[in-house]
Amino acid sequence: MAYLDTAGLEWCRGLLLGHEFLTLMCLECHVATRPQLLPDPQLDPISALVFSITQDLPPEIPSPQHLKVAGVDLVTRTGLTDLAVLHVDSEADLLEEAIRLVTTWDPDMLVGYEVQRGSWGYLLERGLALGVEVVARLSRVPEGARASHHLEEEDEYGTEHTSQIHLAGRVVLNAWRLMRSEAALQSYTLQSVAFQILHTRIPAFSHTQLTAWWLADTTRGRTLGHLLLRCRLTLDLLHRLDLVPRTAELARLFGIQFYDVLSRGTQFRVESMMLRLARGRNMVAISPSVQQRAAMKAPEWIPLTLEPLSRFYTEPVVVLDFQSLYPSVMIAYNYCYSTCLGRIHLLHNPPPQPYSFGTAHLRLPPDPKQLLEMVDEMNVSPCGVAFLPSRVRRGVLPVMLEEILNTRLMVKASLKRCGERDASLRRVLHSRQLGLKLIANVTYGYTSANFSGRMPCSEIGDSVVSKGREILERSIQLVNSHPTWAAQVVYGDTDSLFVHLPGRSRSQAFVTGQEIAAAVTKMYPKPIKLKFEKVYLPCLLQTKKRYVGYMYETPDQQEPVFDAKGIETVRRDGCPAVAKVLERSLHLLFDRKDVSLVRQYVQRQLLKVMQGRVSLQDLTFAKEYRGARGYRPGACVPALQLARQWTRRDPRKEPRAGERVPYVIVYGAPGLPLIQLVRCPSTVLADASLRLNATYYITHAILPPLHRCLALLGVNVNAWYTELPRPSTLTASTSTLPGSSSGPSIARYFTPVACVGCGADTTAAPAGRGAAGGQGLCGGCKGSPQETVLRLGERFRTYERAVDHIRQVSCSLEMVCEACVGCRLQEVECISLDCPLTHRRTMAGRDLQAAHHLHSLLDDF
DNA sequence: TACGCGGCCTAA
DNA sequence: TCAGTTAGGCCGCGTA
Repeated sequence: MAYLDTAGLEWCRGLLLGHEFLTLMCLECHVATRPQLLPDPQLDPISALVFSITQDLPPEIPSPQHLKVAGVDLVTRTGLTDLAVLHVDSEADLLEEAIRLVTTWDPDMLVGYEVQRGSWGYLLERGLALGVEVVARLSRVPEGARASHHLEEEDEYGTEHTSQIHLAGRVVLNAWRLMRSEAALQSYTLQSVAFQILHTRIPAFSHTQLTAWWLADTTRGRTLGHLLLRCRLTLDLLHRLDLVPRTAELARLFGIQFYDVLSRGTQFRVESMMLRLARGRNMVAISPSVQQRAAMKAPEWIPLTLEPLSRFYTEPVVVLDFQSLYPSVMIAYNYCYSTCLGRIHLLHNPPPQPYSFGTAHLRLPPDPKQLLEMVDEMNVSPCGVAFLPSRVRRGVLPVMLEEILNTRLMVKASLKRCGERDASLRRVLHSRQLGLKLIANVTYGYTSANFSGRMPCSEIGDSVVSKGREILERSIQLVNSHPTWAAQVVYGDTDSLFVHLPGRSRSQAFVTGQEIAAAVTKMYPKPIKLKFEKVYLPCLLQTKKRYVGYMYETPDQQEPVFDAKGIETVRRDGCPAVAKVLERSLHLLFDRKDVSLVRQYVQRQLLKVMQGRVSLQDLTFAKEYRGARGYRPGACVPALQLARQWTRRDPRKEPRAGERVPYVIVYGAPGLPLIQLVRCPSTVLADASLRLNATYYITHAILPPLHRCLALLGVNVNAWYTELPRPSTLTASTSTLPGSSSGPSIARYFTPVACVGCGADTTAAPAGRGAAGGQGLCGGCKGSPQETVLRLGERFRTYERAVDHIRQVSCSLEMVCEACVGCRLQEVECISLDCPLTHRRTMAGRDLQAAHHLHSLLDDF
C-alpha cells in the first residue's frame, strides 16, 4: 500500500463516511424543431443546453461551485430566478461553453435520460455536423480521441445494452436503459418512471410545444424549466435507486470495473471471481474455439417441473424450497471442471485417450484402473459423470461457491447487527449480499451456457441438473409417504415443493411445514437445505409456473399478502384493466369466498368497458420493440407496425430497441385481422371516428385470464358476459342489474335540461326511458339517430381531448404555479377502474362528466 | 378445426 | 468484439 497517497486516504475516509467522491452531470438539449418533426442533428441547431450537477463530497472538501458563477449572469428575464443562465452568441460558442463546463467540473459520470438521440448523444453528433471537436475534448486523457468514440454502426447488441458513447475516463449513463433493468414497467418514458418510482407527476411536452415556448420571450423560461426538471428528476431517479453506490459495490465485490457491471454480462462476473481463485492454485481456464464449443455434447437433462394438481385449495398449502439448490449441489458433491473424471462407464472401459470432455479433452492417468479403486468414494451424478471426492481434490467452483455463501451469511449477520442505525451502510451490505446470491446462482448458468458461453461444459451442467432432479424426486416421495403428515405434494418446480395439508389449520400448517423442512434437509449432505417459505391459504394452482394465493410467512401474521406468479396480474403483456379486474376478482374470491360477489364486480367492470367509461390508459397495451432488424421478415406485430408508421413520417421517431410501444385496439369492419385495428393511443384521442373495441377488450383480454382462474371452481365466466344486456338495451335495464344501485354511473347525477344533441329545451318532452340516460335528447335528435351519433361522437372526442389536455397541464400547474389565478381545485373520482385515489384536477371534473354522459348516450343507438 | 410457428413474457 | 440457461403458457395468424 506504499502508493496510497493522501488523496487515497481521503477517498477511503470518504467511503467510511458514506461518500463516493463522485460528480455526476446530467444534460438535456433544447433543439428548435421543424413542425411535427423530432430534432435531427444534421439540420437542427441546439438552442440551449441545460445541466444539473450533483457531487457526493464531504462538506470539508472544496467543490468548484464558485467557478459556476464566474462568467455567468443570473438572469431573471426568463422568470426563473434560481437558475444561472449564460448567454452565448452562436451555437459554436455554446459547444465551447459546454466543453468548458465539463472540463471545469470534471464529472466522473455523464448522465442523460436518453443519451443516444438526445442529451450527450445529440451534443456529440451536433459537434460532428458543425466540425467542432467534441468527443476528444470531453474525454479525460490527452490522447482521448483514440479511446473515445461515438458509435454510429448498426450493432443491435450495443444499441440495446450500452450507451454507445465511450469517452475515455468518464462513464456515460443512459438512464432509461438502466431503469429497464431496475423495474418492470409498462413504459419507460421519464414521465412514467418518475411517477412509478418517485411518485412525481410531470407533464410530457412535445418538442413542438417546447419550441413554441422557446420562441416567445415571455415563455422561454418554461422550456428551460422543463428541461431542468428532466435533468433533476433523472439524477433523483439514480439517487433514489441508489444506483451508483450499488453498482460500485458490485464492482468491488466481483473485482471488475464500474462500467463493466452495467455493460457486461454475468459470465464476466463469474469468470472474474473464478479465475482469481484458480490462479492461486496454479490453474488457468481453457479457451475453446467456436468449433470446439459447437462440437460439445448437447445437454440432456432438464429440471423437474411437476404438472400441478390444478384446482382451488381452501385448505393450507405449504411452499418449501431448497435454498440456492444448484450452488449447494456443486458444493456438496464437489462438482467442478477441476474434479471431473468424465463418464463413469469410460473409466471402466477406457477409450483411446484423450477423450472428449466438455469443449475439450480429458487425459486420465495411464492406468485409469487406479481411479476405479476409489470408485466408492467418488461422487457419481445421476447422469453418470464421476467427480473426485473432496479428500483428493477440492474443486475450484465448490470452494468459490462456499466462500460466496459463507460471506453472504456473514454479511446478512452484520446487516442484522447494524440495526436501523446506519442507512447507507445497510444499503451497501444489502446490495453486497444480493450480489453474492446472484453470483452463486449464475455459476451453474456459466457451466451450461452454450450459445455464447466461454467455457461451457455439459457434463457439469447435466450433473447439477440431474442431481437437483433426484433430490426433488426423493423429497417428494418422502413427503407423500410420511405416515403422520397426511400430506400431498401438489406441485413443484426445479427446487420447490407445494404441499397440500387437508384438514389442517394455518398454525398447524406452519408446524408441519417446519417438520417437513427439517426432515428433508436431514436426507442430504450440507449445505443442501430445504427451507420453509410460506403457507398459502387459500390458493389457486392454474398450470405449471402459474399460481396465486394469499400468503402467510410467519405464524403470527394476521393479514395475508396477495402473491401471484405467472398469471396476468404480474404480466406486462395485457393492459392494466386486465390486471386490475383479475386481481380485484381474486381478492373478492379469497376474502369473501362468494362467487356471486365476484360476478357482480366483474359485470360492473364489463359494463364500464362497454360504456366507454374506462380510461384510455387502462386499456393501453405496451410491448417491447426489438428494433427494425429484430423481427422475422413476415413478422406482423403491433409494436413493429406502429414503429414503421412513425418512422415513415419521421425517421428520428423510430423507437429505440427495448423501448415499449403503447397501442390500443379500435373497432373496424368485421373480419379484419387484429393487426388492422391497432392504433397509437394519441391517434384515438385525435380522431373522432375511432372507438375503443369494447368487444375485443372483454372477450379477448379481460375474460380469458379470469376464466382460467374461475373455471377451476366450475364457473363459466363467459356466461357472465353473454347474460349482460346488449348496448341497445343497456340504459333501460341498468337499474335491474345486481349491484348497480350503488353503481358508479356519473350520468345518474347529471340531469341536463337542454338537449345534448342540439341544445333545444327537453323539459317539455316526456320523460326518458331509464334513470341513467336517454332523457338528454329531444325528440328531433332521437328521430335521426345516425346524425346524432355522429354529432355526439365528435363532441365526446372534444371533451376527451380537453380532459387529456387538462390532465397534462394540471400536473405542471401544481408544480409550476401554485398561485394560478382562479384555479379552483375540485375533487373528482379517478376514472380508472376502481382506483381508490381521488385526483385533484382543475376543471376536469365537469368535462369528464359531460364526456361520460355523452358516451352513455351514444350507446343508446 | 387442429396444428405449427413467431412473439412476448415470466418462473426458476 | 461482446452476449448465463431452459421450461412453459398464451395470443394471433397461416395452413393443411
